[in-house]
Order: sequence, then structure tokens, then C-alpha cells
Amino acid sequence: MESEEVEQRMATIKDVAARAGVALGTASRVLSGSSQTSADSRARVLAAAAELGYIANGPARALRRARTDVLGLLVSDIRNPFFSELAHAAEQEARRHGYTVLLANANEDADQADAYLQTFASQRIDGLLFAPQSTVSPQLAATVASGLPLVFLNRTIEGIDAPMYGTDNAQGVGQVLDWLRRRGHRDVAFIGGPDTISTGAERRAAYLAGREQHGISTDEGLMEAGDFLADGAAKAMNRVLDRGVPFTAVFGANGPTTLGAVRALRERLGVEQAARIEVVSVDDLDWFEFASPPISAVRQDAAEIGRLGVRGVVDLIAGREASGQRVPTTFVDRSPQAQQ
Amino acid sequence: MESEEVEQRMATIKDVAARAGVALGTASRVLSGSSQTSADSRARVLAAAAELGYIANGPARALRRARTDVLGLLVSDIRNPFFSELAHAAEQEARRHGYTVLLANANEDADQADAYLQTFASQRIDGLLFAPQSTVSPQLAATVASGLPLVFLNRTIEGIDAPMYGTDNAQGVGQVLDWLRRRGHRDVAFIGGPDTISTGAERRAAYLAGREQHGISTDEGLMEAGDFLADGAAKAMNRVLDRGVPFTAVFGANGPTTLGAVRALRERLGVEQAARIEVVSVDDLDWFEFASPPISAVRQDAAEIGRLGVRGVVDLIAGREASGQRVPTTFVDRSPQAQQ
DNA sequence: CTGTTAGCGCTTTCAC
DNA sequence: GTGAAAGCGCTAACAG
Repeated sequence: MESEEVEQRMATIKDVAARAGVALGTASRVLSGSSQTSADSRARVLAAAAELGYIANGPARALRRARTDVLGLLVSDIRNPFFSELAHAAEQEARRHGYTVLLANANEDADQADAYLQTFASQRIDGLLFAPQSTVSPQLAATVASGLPLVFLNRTIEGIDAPMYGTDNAQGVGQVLDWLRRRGHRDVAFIGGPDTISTGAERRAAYLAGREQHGISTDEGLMEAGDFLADGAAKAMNRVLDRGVPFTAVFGANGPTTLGAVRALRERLGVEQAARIEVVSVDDLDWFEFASPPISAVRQDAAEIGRLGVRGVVDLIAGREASGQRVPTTFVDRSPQAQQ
Repeated sequence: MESEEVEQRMATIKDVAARAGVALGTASRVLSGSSQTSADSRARVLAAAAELGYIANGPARALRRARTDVLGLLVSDIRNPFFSELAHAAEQEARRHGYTVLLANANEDADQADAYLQTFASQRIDGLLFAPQSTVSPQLAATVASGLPLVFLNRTIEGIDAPMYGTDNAQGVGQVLDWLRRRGHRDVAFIGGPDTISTGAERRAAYLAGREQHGISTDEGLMEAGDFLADGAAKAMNRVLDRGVPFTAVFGANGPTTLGAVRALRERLGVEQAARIEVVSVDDLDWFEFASPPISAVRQDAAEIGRLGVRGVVDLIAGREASGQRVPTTFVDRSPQAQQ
């Protein structure tokens, strides 16, 4: 005979109070650490709670206090290291402020994002950190209208007034442009992201604005945009290759984009030919040092963005101001010259 | 003057009932889709709910029904693509079953895992999917004792009887051993994971059990273990290099481990020497095709494991049996011969 | 400082 | 089929 499953009901605060020999309210006061309580009842309640393995019922607490101490974090692609790094840092920071993070992954899909916004609303999260896809959906409009404290991460949406914590894209692209000039590249293929995503638009705009002063060709045949995912970027890279405009360097506008571009280059040109093309990227990935030639990159400080975002939304929840912030980038030059 | 923040209180089911001109209970019955309701009240309640933008209060619902429709997913390293892939698939599957997933990241740290178990308990999740670090902590013991439906993902803990959904490590390592023999490697450095993690122990055991029949050296100086993270693996690789035992191939026991090992090889031996060593890995990473030479790998079906895990815990919640499952691996041979 | 009590929003009896 | 009412576990307001 197997041992019985003795599934005991979780202890409630009532059990704790009874065991400690105090009233319900006193137990609550001790356990919430709020008002004054005598050292005696404090000790007895704590002891009773420990003996019973008491863990407060979150939903009941949330219902009564009308707050959950939960933050929603909706990222656009959890498999993108930028976001998994960000999510990790945000969780840590949230925990330090007494919040739990509900992490959701929209997978660069607006419908999934809407579904999660709905879930968050029903969970009654206290605040939302959001890296949106693109335009404002009815669901998002409702979320904003509800007055839920909201900050954007790395991406914004036209017409929604919320603080944004993200990368200084102008600086990052500037670093890439400087590097391209230093390396003497004139014909550069630019593989961007969707213009509907602010990050995509900003990086493209900064590139367009600066390329001429940096001696880079303005041939529009070298400009393409994917979807910020590897497959879409590979297709974009192929479209440039199809045009037959020659180039000596490729600039990928985020990590997955660069991955897709490199894949396409190697498939279409073969490994040897592809190795004659220098690649530079926004986002620094683990393997860039192993590529041939090594890939230089703008490193975004995903962790700092996550931390700042949490602090921002915590400020909003507390009724304080939050003004958003652009986080500086660093450039990792892996070109042969830089290695000497 | 800025526009006023009109933060309207969220509509409650009481508001919906009033607007529809029915009693509270009727509105509830319609919205929960449970009992019989007349077509008339059904229509009016639904209309009222839509007009008010009603979204049910999850905590209140949870309190009353004594269930949350939330699953906890505790992974050991969200930045590891294996887990981010798994988490994504699990979320999708959970949604299909009417559950929301609370995703937490223990970062290969037992204390953080305990903290999240506590949070999950207070949130009153309905079930837990867990990729544990190692041994059984008091917190985990309490979780198990509470009778919470639990399944393990890819890793188990000695002495805890819960179904496990994970990779068929024996098969995967067998594929590596076959490949090593085919490639004619005799001196192979094995960089494993902690023996306290079942995955680490299993892969190591399978390797030890099979290496002799596959003509591989049994020199213990070639065996080392890291922590399943890149830095720890790099140190492990360096320890092997320090011993001066020559080898022609390296076997990394998971993705981050292989990353760290390759980094160490290139730093210590230089790029050219390192390129003489063939590398093979459990976990197939994006960049393995770009490495020189390309890295062959056992591909784990993380998505399938995530889906099966969700189905397993959903079965447990429903009081059904769940027996766990080993998911087959596929081997991706990127050696020069295979490319022809 | 502590006991008592109302009530958060919802589901689910129990009558009718 | 529907209305009324109890109560899930907790916090906070109010007396004492």
C-alpha cells in the first residue's frame, strides 16, 4: 500500500490567532507588521505562524487591500537575450521593492500582447512594464484608460503618454557609423526592423541622418527591413542580395536580425565569400566573438533598463513622478585592428 | 493645464447586474457560463458587461473558488535558450487549457528558487512546473507536503515522487558517443554539469558507461564539471587544459557549458589551435553553424517538454494520473563529412 | 494595545 | 430560471 496523500488545508490567519491565543485582528497586525503590538503577542503569533507553516493567502489579501503587489512585464520576445536579460534584472529589482513580477511573452505578436493585457487586468496587477509591438490596440487603450501605472521598455507607442526606459539609439547608431567610417566602409547594407516599432524607426532614422557625413552610400537598394526576428531578417538580407548592389558591410539593427542576416549571407554567398563582409550589430550576442570575422556590436544595457523601468513604475504607483530615461550604450569593437 | 487623469474604478459584477436589470447571481451565472440562464438575461448581461468593459476580479474569484487558474513555472536559468524556448511553449499550452503561467527564474540559485516557491504558495497557484537546482530544501519539502500538484522539468530531485518530463539523456549522449567514434576521436574532454543536478549526473553517467565501447580514453584527467553556466564551464575547461592531457574533441553537457568551453579554448590556445579541436554539445545553439569548425549538437525538444509538462500538471490538478515522459533527441551533425 | 466587526468581489447554495 | 444571502481570508476602522 502506498503512503496516503495527506493533503492538509493551508493554515489561515484564524488558525494562527487561535493557536496564539489572540484575536484575529492582532494576528493580522503582527503578520502585516503594521501597527503597534506588544512584544508578547508578537512573539506568540510569530511562533504560531511558524509552527503552522502559515503563508498568507495572496488573493484574499489582494481583494481586501485592492492591490496585489504584482507587476506585469510584457516583453516582445523572451527568447531574445536582450529581453531575457532585462526580465531577469527587472525581477530582481521588483523583489527588492516588495513586488512579484508576472512575466509574459508576446512573441512579437500584437494579438498575444492583447491577450496578456487582458490577463493582467483580470489579475489586477499594480503596474505594467511593456515593450509593445507597434500601434495602439483597443485593449491597450482600455488599459491606459483604466489608469494603470505604465512604463514602456525600449519601445514606445505614438500618442500614449508614459515614461519610457530604453536605449539611447541615436548614440548607439552613432557609434556604429563612426566605426563604419573608421573601417573605411562605403557600401553598407542596413537590415532594420519594422518602422512601426519605435526602436526600428529610431535606429533607421539615426542611420539615415548620419550616413552621408560618415561617407556611406545613400543607395536605397541597400536598405531593407525585417521583423526583428531571425527569419524575417534573413529574407530582408536576401532581398538586398537579389538586387545585386555590392556592399562590404552589413548593419543589423538588433540581435535576432543580425543572426538572420549572417545566416542568409553564408547560405547565399558561401562561407568564404561571406567572411569578406564585415558585420556590425545593435545587441551584443554571445557568439559574435566566434564569428569570422568577429562581429562588432553596440551593447545595450538591458539589465539597467529593466531596473530603471521597475523603479519608474514603482514611483508611478506611489504617486510620484517618473520621467523616463535613455540608457547609454557601449561599443564593442572586435575588428582586427582593435584586437592589437 | 494638463488633461485630468480620470481614473475610473473598475466595473464590478454588481454594476453589470444593475445595468442589465438582473440580480447579482444571474449575472454571475451568465458570466461564468455555468448554469442554465434564459436567452434574454444572457443577452442583457453580456451587453452590459461589454458596455462597461467588465473584467472579472481575479483575486476575488480565486478567493471564492479556492483556485486561481494560475500555474507556476520555475526555471533554473531563463537566459538559457533551452528554458526560454520551453517557457514559451508552456505558456501557449497553458493558455489553451485556461491557465495563466507565472514564470520565475531561479538563476541556478537554490535560495532564489526557495523565495519563488514561497511567492507561488502565497499566490495560491494551482500547480507547479519545476526545473530544480539540486537537493530538497525545507521550502520545497513544505511545497510537496502541501499537496500542490507538481511536475519536474528535465531535472528531478532524489526522494521526491513527481512525474518528470525531460530529455532522454541516455539517447542524447549515445548519439554523441556514436558521433565521436565516427569522427575517430579517442581523447575527448568532457565538461559536465554539477552532479547534484540530475541532468548533470545522468549525462555524465551515460558518458562514463559508454565511452569505452566507443573507443574513447578513460583518462580521468579529461573529465571536469562546471555549474551549467558559461563562466563555471570556462573554469572547468581551464582545469583540463592545466593538466596538459592532450585531447582532440570537447563534449559540453549543455548550451552555456559549451559556450564557456569554447571561450576558454580560444583564450588559452588561440583561435587557430582551438579550431583544430572539434566540439560537440547537448543543446543546439544558434551560432553553432558559424563556429569553426561548426559544432555538432544534440537537439533537445524544449517546446515539447514544456507542452507535456503543462499537460501533466493539468492532469494532476484534475485528479488524473500523470506518468512523466522522456522526449527523444535529434542529433545535428555539422562535421565536414556530413555537409557533403 | 487589543477584540470585534464590516466588507472587498465573487460563486454557490437554498428557496421560490 | 432567478433572487437572496452566506461566506471564502484578509485588513482596517472603531471601540474600548
